[in-house]
Amino acid sequence: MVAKSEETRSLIVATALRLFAENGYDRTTMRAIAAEAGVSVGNAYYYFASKDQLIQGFYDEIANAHLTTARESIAGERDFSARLRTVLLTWLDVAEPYHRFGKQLFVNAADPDSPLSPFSEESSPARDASVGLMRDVIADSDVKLDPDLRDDLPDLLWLYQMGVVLFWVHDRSNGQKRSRILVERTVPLIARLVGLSRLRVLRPVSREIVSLIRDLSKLDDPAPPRVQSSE
Amino acid sequence: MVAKSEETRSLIVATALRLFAENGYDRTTMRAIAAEAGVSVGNAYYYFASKDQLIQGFYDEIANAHLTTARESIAGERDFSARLRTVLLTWLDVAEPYHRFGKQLFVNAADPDSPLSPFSEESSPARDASVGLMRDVIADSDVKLDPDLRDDLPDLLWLYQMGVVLFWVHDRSNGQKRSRILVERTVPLIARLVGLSRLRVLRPVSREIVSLIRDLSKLDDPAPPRVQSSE
DNA sequence: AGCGTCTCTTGAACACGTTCAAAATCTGGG
DNA sequence: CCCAGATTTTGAACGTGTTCAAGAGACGCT
Repeated sequence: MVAKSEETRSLIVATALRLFAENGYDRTTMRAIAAEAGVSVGNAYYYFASKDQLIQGFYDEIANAHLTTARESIAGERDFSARLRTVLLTWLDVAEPYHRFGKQLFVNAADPDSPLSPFSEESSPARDASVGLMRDVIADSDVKLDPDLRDDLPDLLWLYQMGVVLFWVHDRSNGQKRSRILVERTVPLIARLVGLSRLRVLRPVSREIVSLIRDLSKLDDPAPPRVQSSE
Repeated sequence: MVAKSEETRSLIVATALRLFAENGYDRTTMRAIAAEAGVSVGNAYYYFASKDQLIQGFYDEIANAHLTTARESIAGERDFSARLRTVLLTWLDVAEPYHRFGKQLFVNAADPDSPLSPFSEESSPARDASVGLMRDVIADSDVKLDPDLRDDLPDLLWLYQMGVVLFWVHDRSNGQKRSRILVERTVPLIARLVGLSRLRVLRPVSREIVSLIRDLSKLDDPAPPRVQSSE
């Protein structure tokens, strides 16, 4: 049996997401969400700490849809370049309906103190899942690369994906076609560079990249002071 | 003779910046700024469209200080790597005092609709100046590179700088030492890659990067609808 | 001096996100 | 069935950024 409180919670989040989709994030007020859901404003705040938190729902929805769809789409493919391309284009497909107000989401995500930040504690499960997808992209492919790069390539590809997302957020073209072009044309580049990483001249370069990433994450911030908000 | 209105304007912005520095952006209210400056709230809004706009002052201050300081510091140097390194470390120096609440600035800058966005119309003078600095970094150096890359390298370096800024915003380490490490260690990498761009195997790679950038900026967004706010 | 026009200034009012003490409802034990 | 405690719900109130109609000055012109 589903607890009553769970029902209220999902009623609120569902209503919120619907209104966000209909009218955009800024134009949807907490009062409107509460009224439409038939609860009080305070009740919404009993379940969600802030208006921002309500869109974590989208975050999860997009992430999950992307993971499953992408895994299906690359199932038969062996070519590294094709696999990576599919994963990124799938993300664009999944995210497209949310572009209008999804921007808002990613703007909030840019705040390092926000739990929505892709680097935050709270997003680490989602981040791990994304990195895992990239690991699979490599693992089941026929790519040949500098073995020293292999362990860290998933992280690098995830970073690359974050770059694509950043571009997408700023992309005003119809159907985000510029983002699609970016993917179509950078993926072969990346694939070629990954292949070239075996070259003797490039070895030191990839070695240094790997060691830099390791060193930087070793120095990772020791549990930030958790001040209430940015200050 | 300075117009009266200019005095009021700069009184307001000076007061705002002082209070931001003292108490942080979020904790400084428009009412407090107005009161401290001895004007009415409405008056502040006569000169500045929003609270965000008030921090454009910082933006400009950092950018200008960086341009002059960096140009001085690289004056005698010929080595490309050293020049690039100095330019970026200088930025970190100049920006350091503002890190605490400068984060806020760059969070707002992440909003594609904000005039503070580095890609916006309003920032294009500042952007041009930064790209110009990168052009000088290359021009007066002894760097050897694929000539086809030469025209576009400034833009690429600017993009790299934006990446460093993004990292810096999220950097919680003391004195932003992680950002410094990032610069110290990525600059040689970039310098090496730029040098390697003359290699036959890498030629197609750099060609494709250049042509991609050109194609993407050709497709540039045709005067966005300018809706009041993100939506 | 008087008048009209433009610039500058005011502060009350608005809409919003958020808080919180109080009320309502639910739950398990006697 | 009743009561105490926990959980859930309420909505008025607060503080905020922002707007706007109205007023106050400044300036040129006759």
